[in-house]
Amino acid sequence: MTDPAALLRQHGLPVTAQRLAVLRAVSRRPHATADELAEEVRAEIGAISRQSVYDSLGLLEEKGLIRRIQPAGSAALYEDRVADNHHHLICRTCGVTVDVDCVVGKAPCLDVADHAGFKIDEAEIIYWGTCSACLAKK
Amino acid sequence: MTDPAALLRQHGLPVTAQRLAVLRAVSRRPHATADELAEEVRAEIGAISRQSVYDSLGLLEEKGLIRRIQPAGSAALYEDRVADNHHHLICRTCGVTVDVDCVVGKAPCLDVADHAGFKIDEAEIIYWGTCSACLAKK
DNA sequence: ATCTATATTTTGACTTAGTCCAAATCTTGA
DNA sequence: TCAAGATTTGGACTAAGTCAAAATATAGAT
Repeated sequence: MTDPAALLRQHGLPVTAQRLAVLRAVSRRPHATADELAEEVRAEIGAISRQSVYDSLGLLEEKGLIRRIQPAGSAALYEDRVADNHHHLICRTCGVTVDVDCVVGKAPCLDVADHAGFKIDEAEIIYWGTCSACLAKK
Repeated sequence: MTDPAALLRQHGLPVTAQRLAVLRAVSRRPHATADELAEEVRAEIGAISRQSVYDSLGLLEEKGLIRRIQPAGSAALYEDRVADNHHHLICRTCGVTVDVDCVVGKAPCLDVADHAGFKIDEAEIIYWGTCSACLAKK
């Protein structure tokens, strides 16, 4: 059911070794950059071009199988936790990124007082701070 | 009081034509990129190097005189509205960026169920959607 | 008003993250 | 097994931003 190859087929995507490996890499290392994922994939299947990594990530994101976050000051990060509405907490010092559940309920953050005529489809929240390890080091 | 030159001095920064012009440019064009601000400054004082634009913006941000936001898929944007806690609403189609006030009160968004030991200092929220103009065009 | 020490600005090379394109290769359905 | 179409590769290219050294401007003291 959650067989990666089946997942790809379900979304009308031809199954390739690269896509499978990228999907697994994202699953294995949540919040990794495209470059880190490329390394991860190479460790598994030997080689992959940078372009394929970007193509796969882009496609998987488009199909909703993975999610991309782009924190200020770092490259885009990818994760495969897509079912729920969660946000991120990033350490300003070491960059470590952790998931945090949404405070207000299901899809809460979409309430805005004055939405200026926009049709809002997503509220992206990044909490910035210092992680416990970096707090301790000071 | 809100004289830009005085503002700079208050923060221990030598006053230069470049910094003044950058500060005014940010004020005149909220949510502009560094490049756009450079153009704006050139229109006012004739010339400025790209590096100076970045230096000034960085310094002004550090001193809390301006704020930087870095939406996914675009260069960093700058604004001089720093006193309050407000967020941003960005059109996926045309990129237009507007301010939205914080829904929950003063500095609300800092409440997180499980902060994982982090000391959180900022909640950055970007609402993504489609602006009324782009909605109309479809 | 001038000088000097210090800070800023400029210039130009460089880096990082990502995109574009054409040729080669692989998938899938017949 | 084959053909058509999609994907992957390789290499050049772009955008946004940073680094470092030389030239210039600022501010406080004389």
